[in-house]
Amino acid sequence: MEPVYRRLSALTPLSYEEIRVLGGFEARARDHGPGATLMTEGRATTRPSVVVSGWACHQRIMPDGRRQIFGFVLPGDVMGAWSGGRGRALANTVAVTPLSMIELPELDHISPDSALRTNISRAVKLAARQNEVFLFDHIMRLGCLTALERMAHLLLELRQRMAVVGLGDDRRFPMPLTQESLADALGLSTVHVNRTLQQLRRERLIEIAGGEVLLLDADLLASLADGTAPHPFTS
Amino acid sequence: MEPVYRRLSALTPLSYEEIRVLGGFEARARDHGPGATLMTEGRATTRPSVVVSGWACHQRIMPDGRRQIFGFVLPGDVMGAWSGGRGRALANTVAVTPLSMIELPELDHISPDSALRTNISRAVKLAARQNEVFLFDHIMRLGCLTALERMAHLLLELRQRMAVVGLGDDRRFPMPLTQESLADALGLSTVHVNRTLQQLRRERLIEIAGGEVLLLDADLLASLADGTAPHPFTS
DNA sequence: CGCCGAATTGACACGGTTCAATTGAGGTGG
DNA sequence: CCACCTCAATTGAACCGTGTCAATTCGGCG
Repeated sequence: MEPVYRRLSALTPLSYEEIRVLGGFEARARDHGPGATLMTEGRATTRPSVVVSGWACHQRIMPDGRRQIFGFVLPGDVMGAWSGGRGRALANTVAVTPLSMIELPELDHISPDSALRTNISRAVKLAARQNEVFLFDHIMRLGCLTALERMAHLLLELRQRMAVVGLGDDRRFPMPLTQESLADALGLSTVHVNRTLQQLRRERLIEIAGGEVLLLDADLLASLADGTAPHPFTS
Repeated sequence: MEPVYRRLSALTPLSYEEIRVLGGFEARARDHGPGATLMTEGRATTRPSVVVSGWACHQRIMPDGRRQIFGFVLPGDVMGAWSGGRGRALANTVAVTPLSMIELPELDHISPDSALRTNISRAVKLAARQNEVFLFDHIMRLGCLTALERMAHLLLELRQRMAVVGLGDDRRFPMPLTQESLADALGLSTVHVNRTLQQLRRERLIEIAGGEVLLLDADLLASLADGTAPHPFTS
């Protein structure tokens, strides 16, 4: 649950009492295996959920099999936080790894003047806004950047997000994505993702081992994708 | 003002009385020339505005000059409708043509139980959601589609949106964008946009003349970008 | 008529894709 | 503990969609 506390309190200050209440929800956690569909495109969204552990991604698949990944869902992230509150999901959300998540309580079920209610509601709104920031950055990657720049840019975003929830630091973080997933996110072929990663390794910018990424020179990486460097977390 | 009425009432039913009130705002319309910045990235958004006439686009420019257009703002569209309500603009909004827009009234200035207030508030929320739909479609274009498919896909989106506000029909609509703008939106070079348009003309799928696009065979165009065909307007 | 931005064209270079193997690593059953 | 299986990562070579550069033409407007 640690990532959940960290992530939510990065969005809005949470009191010890609220954290305690949230902790109570852990019992309701639902587990899913890799590949499980957590949300289906076109379906009305249920109440927002928070990921406790594991990664997921938002994606669409075209009839001919081409896949586009719109973004990744990391531990602590709020799913189903979209603009204008509830609505229909714009993409499928699929677990990438084994994943555990909890549904946030229906706001109507919390007393209206409870601090928890306002804080959860605010956190969900801010999460929605950040999802939009990620979408914009993603469009920059796809529309403006070269393969090398896209990869550097995405790695920096993931590092930043993982660090916020305490699952990584300035230099390293766990990265369970296959090169195929990276390819479908970055609009590249798997083969080219492979070669791009090799180039980053050859130039001593990153290392990959044991499901972890190590950023050897984050500054250089940033300058690769500079001017579009992932936005720091602000609300 | 016609496009504004059409667009808003496509989002939420408006009574005659409400349309009358909105009409009163026309006097407050603000005009801008092509290239004028309507909203600056990072700046706190002001109250939402509605475009009465003219086109704009959301864009970011990288230090080296590369430009990415995230989407276009058409007559009747609501600007500053983003997830989680107000916040900082995620991109610059720049007028593409001469443009006239009106700020929507501050919600606090309308009596809380007025139907106008709830309807405007709902319309803004739904507009925010649709903006997100457009963003997702845009990502599909950039990440998954070839040049020809991207162009077809975008033209279909624009046709649809222009038709909703009564500025076009199933076959034709005014299109003030330069090929350079199209290129920066679609992640292509100007030269290639030119060749792509030529190919569409050669294959008798479209015609362009007098600042208007004529879709000769929308079905074929749709099948070009199929499976990702622009989503119809739903809320 | 003459100007200027936009559209168009041609030749060429290159980033990225495709196809088809091959290698490597984690997990399972005997 | 090893053989085996499977999926992910890696490699090479050929191909092609787009980009780049540099003119040239077109079209609207003063």
